[in-house]
Amino acid sequence: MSIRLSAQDRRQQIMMIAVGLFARKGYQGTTTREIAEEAGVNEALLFRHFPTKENLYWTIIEEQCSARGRRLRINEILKTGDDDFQVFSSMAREFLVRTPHDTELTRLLWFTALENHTLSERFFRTFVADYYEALGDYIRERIRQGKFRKVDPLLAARGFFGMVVYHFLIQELFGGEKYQKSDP
Amino acid sequence: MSIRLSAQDRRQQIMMIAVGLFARKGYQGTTTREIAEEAGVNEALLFRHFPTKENLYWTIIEEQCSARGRRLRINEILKTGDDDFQVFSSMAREFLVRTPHDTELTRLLWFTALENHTLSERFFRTFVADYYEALGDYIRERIRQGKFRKVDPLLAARGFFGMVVYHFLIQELFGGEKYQKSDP
DNA sequence: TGGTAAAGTAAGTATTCACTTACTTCCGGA
DNA sequence: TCCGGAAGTAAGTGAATACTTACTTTACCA
Repeated sequence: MSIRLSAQDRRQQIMMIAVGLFARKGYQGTTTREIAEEAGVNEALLFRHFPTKENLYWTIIEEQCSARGRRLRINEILKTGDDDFQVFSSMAREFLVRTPHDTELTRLLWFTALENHTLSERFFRTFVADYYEALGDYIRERIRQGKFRKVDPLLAARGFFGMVVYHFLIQELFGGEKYQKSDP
Repeated sequence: MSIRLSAQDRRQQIMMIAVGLFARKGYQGTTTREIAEEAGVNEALLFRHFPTKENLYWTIIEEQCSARGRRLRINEILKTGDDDFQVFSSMAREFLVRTPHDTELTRLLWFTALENHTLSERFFRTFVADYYEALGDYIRERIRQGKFRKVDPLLAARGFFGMVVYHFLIQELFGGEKYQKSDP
């Protein structure tokens, strides 16, 4: 028998364990037995906290994604930064510097986007759409000021995030290359 | 009983069907029964052609990846192109314009990279490493000629492909936005 | 110091999965 | 025409999986 925890703590612990497993092996690749084992409890307990495996999965995505509360910082960066270089590199850092837990969550969301077509739009909104628009606005403004060449602002924003996200993926998938940034 | 095919044709047909399923649902998410059903044959026949499900999977990756023979075109582009804009947009096109079958294969490889850590390095080599180096060389040369600003050539190449690959992913995952390209 | 509700478990069940066995059908060539 | 071998199948098998049931243990408080 494992150490007795309150329902809430146990629930939270199971979710933490599950994020890791789902992130490493995907939804289909992870068994409820594994989750229970790694959490050190009986499988039946898992089903008292979450009615189905799928419910556990979506609960993780709901709770963890909304709990990230990182949304606000973009606008902050865009306002305080007067130097273009600083703005862009802060944005990149914002994306690349993450806790290990964030990394797990991101991997899980990639899996989800691949496995589940219907969720991918939501994934997109949660992750990048806001950044796009904010940075697009910034670029548009700078063009108006004549500081940037004339380009489609949203497209340029997408391009920039492309570089950054891609860099992140490469790091994530193909192992730890040195962390670096570049000037747009 | 399904239409009788030669062993080779049947094998090929099964592989085609399987690519589609694996690409849509991943390795774990696809059952041998589904593959057989969609191919219109008995499951047992599938196991006469491929000893295990895993073997079928790797065979697909081996054969389809090596059969792509698109490698040569990069150097071609880099040599014939005298105009920078043309060079970069040809490179982008090279990545983005694909047959539907290529698209399926790419999706399958993303799955593979996520599901199977050990394969991701190989995936990386097959897909992008050559492009990196070739474009990196090109950029290095142009810097030497004073035509480009001084930047790390490999990093710039990575950045450029970042934009392109990312664009491809967005298109692929989040549905058909308009196909467009941008000038670096 | 009980009594009780909640935390926890052992031992299932039905179903699905990858894979097998033992068989039938049919084409090509001698 | 007939037979050998290859293409194809029906009906399994054991293991694994998501989920259940019926039970035991323990913390807490009136």
